[in-house]
Amino acid sequence: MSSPDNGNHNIAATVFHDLRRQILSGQLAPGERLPGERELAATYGTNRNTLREAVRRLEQTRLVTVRHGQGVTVANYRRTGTMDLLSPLLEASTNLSEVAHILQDILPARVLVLEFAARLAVQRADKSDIERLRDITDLLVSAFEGRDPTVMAHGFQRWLDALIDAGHSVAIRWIANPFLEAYRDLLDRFPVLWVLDASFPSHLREFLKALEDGNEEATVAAVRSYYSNIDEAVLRTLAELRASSRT
Amino acid sequence: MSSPDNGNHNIAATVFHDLRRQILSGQLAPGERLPGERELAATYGTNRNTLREAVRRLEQTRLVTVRHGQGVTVANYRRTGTMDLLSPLLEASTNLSEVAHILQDILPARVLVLEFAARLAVQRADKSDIERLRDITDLLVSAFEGRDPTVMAHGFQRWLDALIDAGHSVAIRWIANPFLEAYRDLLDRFPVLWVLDASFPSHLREFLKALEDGNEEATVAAVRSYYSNIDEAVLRTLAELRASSRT
DNA sequence: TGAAGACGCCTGGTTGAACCAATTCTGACC
DNA sequence: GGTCAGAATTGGTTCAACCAGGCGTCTTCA
Repeated sequence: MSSPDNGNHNIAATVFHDLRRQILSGQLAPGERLPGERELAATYGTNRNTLREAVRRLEQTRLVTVRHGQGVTVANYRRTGTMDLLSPLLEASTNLSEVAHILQDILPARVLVLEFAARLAVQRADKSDIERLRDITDLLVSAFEGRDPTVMAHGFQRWLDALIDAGHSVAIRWIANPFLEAYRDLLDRFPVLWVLDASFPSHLREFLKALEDGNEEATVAAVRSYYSNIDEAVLRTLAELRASSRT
Repeated sequence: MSSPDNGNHNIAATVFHDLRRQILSGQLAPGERLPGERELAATYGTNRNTLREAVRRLEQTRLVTVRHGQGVTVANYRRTGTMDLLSPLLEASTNLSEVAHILQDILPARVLVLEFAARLAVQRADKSDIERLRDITDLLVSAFEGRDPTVMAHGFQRWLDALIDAGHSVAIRWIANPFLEAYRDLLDRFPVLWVLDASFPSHLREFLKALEDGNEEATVAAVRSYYSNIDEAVLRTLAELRASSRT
């Protein structure tokens, strides 16, 4: 079990990712016991210290529990986990059906988070926040008209970042981070999910205007309506992909 | 620098908690560089391997970044962190003012999470979920009338757990977990924040009835009104504590 | 015969030393 | 003054030994 895997030149990290994938994909079920550290180290062709780093990282992410004298057991992470597991879980999902099932739960929560972020932004954004959002909006709109997907994808990440920053709240930043991370990773993996209809520029403009006017309800409504549309399109695209992959 | 600290008989965990506290309390500022592993190990009176476990756990929680050849630097966790840091951050806060400032941001988000959980519960709860909530409600109401704070605190944790479970959503569970953890730790530290007015039983009953009726808006409204009240009372109590501690 | 305790074997926890590898600093050299 | 080789520093990996918790077994004794 060599594991050339990714370009990561870090043995402990490689082992960690491999074990995490095995757990999140169900190959290692909750309650199941992992081999001992000595055996695992031999399996991965490394030594105990390096392997222990990987296991402790698993423990830190609540994927396993380690007890002196008893060994390492896979934790019931669906109950005890946190959103940090979102991106890895999507990454470990082997088929579109699983991804769709997870997204059905996640996307409404994401809308809620972004609504909350928008509300905070209206209340707390200063001039530089709004200016930053306006710059990114201009960039996104021109990229949209020029059909430049790379600039758009990158720009949209920046737009979300700017929205979160405008809330000036550690809480919303910490809540949003796992969503943003999962969103980025998911688009890297399934670029087809990058769904945008012709209303994209007008929605961005509408949001910006509501924010500048300090109209809280209009700002929140703009975010809600836009992302609800996006999410429906994403789920619809996923359903089509699943249908076509079965043929 | 011994560190008898908590009852944890685990050197790496002890060092991890100590460094985490130093970072979250601001003693170690973002961008600052930590001493080398060899030096840190000597400082804590342990060896490099054990100390490395502590540092890797810090890295896993995004509190530091580690780069080969460059050392360990404190990360800008306010920007890159996740809600996992909430409870440790509150724990590291040395004065009530900091706690109050954090809670002002967190509590509205918590209400939102619980509203979302309530909405999911209405849509997805089965008979056993409702029965479980009813049992806990009965227990809580009788404990309230009997003024039994221990039973109440424990029971209320169970009530929140049951509400989350009734949503049958991994997403809401993962989102809620850091809140529940922080809530529990905070009440352990500041029992005075355990604020309940006389309307507590009726609010619980009202929520349960709306849930049983499948009335989504009424259920969400019950959660919102109750927790908005609670949160106002908590912030008010905190403000009073700060005022009295300054005299 | 049955229960109590000693032992052995599993497990993770800790240690110290040595070496590999990435980065940066230093100073000689051109 | 700029360049580059190499030393110094830092994390990355390996090894081998021992400490310590948990559990089953096997002996011993009542």
